[in-house]
Amino acid sequence: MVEDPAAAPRPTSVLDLNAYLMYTMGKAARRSITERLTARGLRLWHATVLDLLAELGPQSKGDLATRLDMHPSDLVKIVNDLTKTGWVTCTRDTLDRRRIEVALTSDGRAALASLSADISSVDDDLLAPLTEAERSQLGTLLRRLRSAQRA
Amino acid sequence: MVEDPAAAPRPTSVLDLNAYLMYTMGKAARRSITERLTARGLRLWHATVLDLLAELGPQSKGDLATRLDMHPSDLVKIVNDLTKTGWVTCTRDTLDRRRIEVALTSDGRAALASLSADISSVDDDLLAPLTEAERSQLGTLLRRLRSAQRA
DNA sequence: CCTATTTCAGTCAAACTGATATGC
DNA sequence: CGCATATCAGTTGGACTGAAATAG
Repeated sequence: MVEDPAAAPRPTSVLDLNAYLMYTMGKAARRSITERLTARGLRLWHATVLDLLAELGPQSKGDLATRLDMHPSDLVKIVNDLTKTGWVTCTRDTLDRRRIEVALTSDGRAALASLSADISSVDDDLLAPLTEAERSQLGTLLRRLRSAQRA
Repeated sequence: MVEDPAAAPRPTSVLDLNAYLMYTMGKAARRSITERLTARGLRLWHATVLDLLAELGPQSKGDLATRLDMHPSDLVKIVNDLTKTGWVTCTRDTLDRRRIEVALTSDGRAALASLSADISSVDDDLLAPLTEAERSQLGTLLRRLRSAQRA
């Protein structure tokens, strides 16, 4: 087999890893998102929990934690915060009384709505160096990776 | 202007952002890297500092912090650690006595060498769902983003 | 008895803030 | 003086660990 001269060399250092690139770019991405959220008094996890509830409807704590790739113990704290601010409510499942269903309140929905107005500009900033075609290419690749990881 | 039906809709929620995708994938990437490093008694920042020194030669603390996208105050702690283990040495620049040059020792180089033997497998695991062509595509896009960010 | 879900208490590395000392 | 570099002390939010309580 002949070497492709354009192929990336096998990385021998952490800095050369594609994984490291993803980590650093993910760090920058988180910074952009967090910046936008804190301007509205939200933290990243709070926003993602609200968002997922808006998208899927009421969910158990365990399911929320799994889908958001966070530890159940951390989710408990976040939901406690959101309950205090009145953005979600918790009700025990009558069929399986171990499960606790978390649901958005109208206040929570309102908090989310004020976000969605300008949240997309985060992508605009972050992906500015790429063309439209490249952005969707990147999005496709990342989505492929994520769905493969879930499987 | 006519809408492209295949184009991704403008995200109105955090979870739909490409930035959020990059964040979550970056989180998974960091997990993979960290897992490999802790098996060798290294932390992520320790490894990246050693790595950068191996790649560029002796660097001032400020330059290291900038290139690794970390805060100067954090870098000081990391370099303190690495000095204690004898993997780097610090010498004050004679021309600009504010600057402190950090250099790899042979022990530090040895610590790195034992890493490079198997570090590339992190990429193999993380990017397993993608074809070879897609991997290099992803790498190219991420590198474009990074270099644009530096500019 | 064993498993699943939630909860609690605590640790840890990363990310950040602000102030200070020192040299240009 | 202003500015840059490095240092120090402390905080914050995120990621993780282990154990307990409760319910299927």
